[in-house]
Amino acid sequence: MGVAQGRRAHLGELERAVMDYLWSLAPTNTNHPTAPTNSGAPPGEPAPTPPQRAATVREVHDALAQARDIAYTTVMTVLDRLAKKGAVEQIRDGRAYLYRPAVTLDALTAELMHDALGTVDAESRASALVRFVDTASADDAAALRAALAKLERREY
Amino acid sequence: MGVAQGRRAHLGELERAVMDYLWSLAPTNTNHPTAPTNSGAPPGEPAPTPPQRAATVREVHDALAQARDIAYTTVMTVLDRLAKKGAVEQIRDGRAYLYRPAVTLDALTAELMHDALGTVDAESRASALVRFVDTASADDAAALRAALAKLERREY
DNA sequence: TAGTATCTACGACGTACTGTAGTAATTGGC
DNA sequence: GCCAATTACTACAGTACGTCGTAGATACTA
Repeated sequence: MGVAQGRRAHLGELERAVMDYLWSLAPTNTNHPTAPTNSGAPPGEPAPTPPQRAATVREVHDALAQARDIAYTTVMTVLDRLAKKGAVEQIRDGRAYLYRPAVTLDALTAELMHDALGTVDAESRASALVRFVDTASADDAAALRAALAKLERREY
Repeated sequence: MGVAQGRRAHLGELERAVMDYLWSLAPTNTNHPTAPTNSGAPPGEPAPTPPQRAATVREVHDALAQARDIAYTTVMTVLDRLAKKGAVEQIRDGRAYLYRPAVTLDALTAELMHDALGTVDAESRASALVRFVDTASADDAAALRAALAKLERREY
């Protein structure tokens, strides 16, 4: 756990934007029904181990540059830091690197939530969770119920 | 929301230690069955608005100093920053200040959890929550179920 | 092959947040 | 009026992040 290699799960604003772009390319939400398949992949090739598309620095930069004014090297630095944090995987591709998320959005989010919950003693967990569901949206509460039901079904 | 006055919920390690001490003095876990009452308060006086004991810088310092080597002014600075963040309430008491948590541990924890969850789009919330409950301890999962049941009972 | 476009590798710098604490100023009590 | 406790201010170091520039290696091209 811990963003793969055991570091902090927290990401900065730009780091997160980069991850969001990478996640948008790959089906990281393994539990999500609408997770995109690799239908855009070149045909004839069997899907590689994880069906996730990796991106170059240039691609990420071009994507982010549409929304904000940002230097190529800035994106490179961030991608590098994300790799050091274990949040992305760096894949050598000739002269260049390809980047692919090493954690799913789901996992990162869950980890962040557990980090928050983990700061309270076991005895107080219950009341913190009561507060959490109390302040959750109806949709989130419903999603939680469904998730718990699914968990229960799986446990025998 | 937002740690009372709308700031970031995140606290540093020392800031958190200080809050933990303040919380240990007061029944902040309004949902917790074992929350301490103000039985240590001077008798004869009706419990003031919130039955929470406030502490002086000296008291907090003395408490923390048992576990770590720390200067009085350091504690003062931290308490001051916590006040600016809206995490504690500063109460004038003659020449000195009294400090009392302005947020409960439950609320802060729930807020932190919602902050984490809030970084994902509505469509992906569900799968993030599935992941969250999947990776939760049995106790936490049970507490979540209980919390949801309680919520359901209250909603009509 | 010389020139140009790419990339990565490194190092830098500014800001914000935190931990840490000293010193000055203030104030209440003796 | 003087002393001890307290607050107010200021400061500084470390870390995380956003932000890039420059140098050096590589690859493509005319």
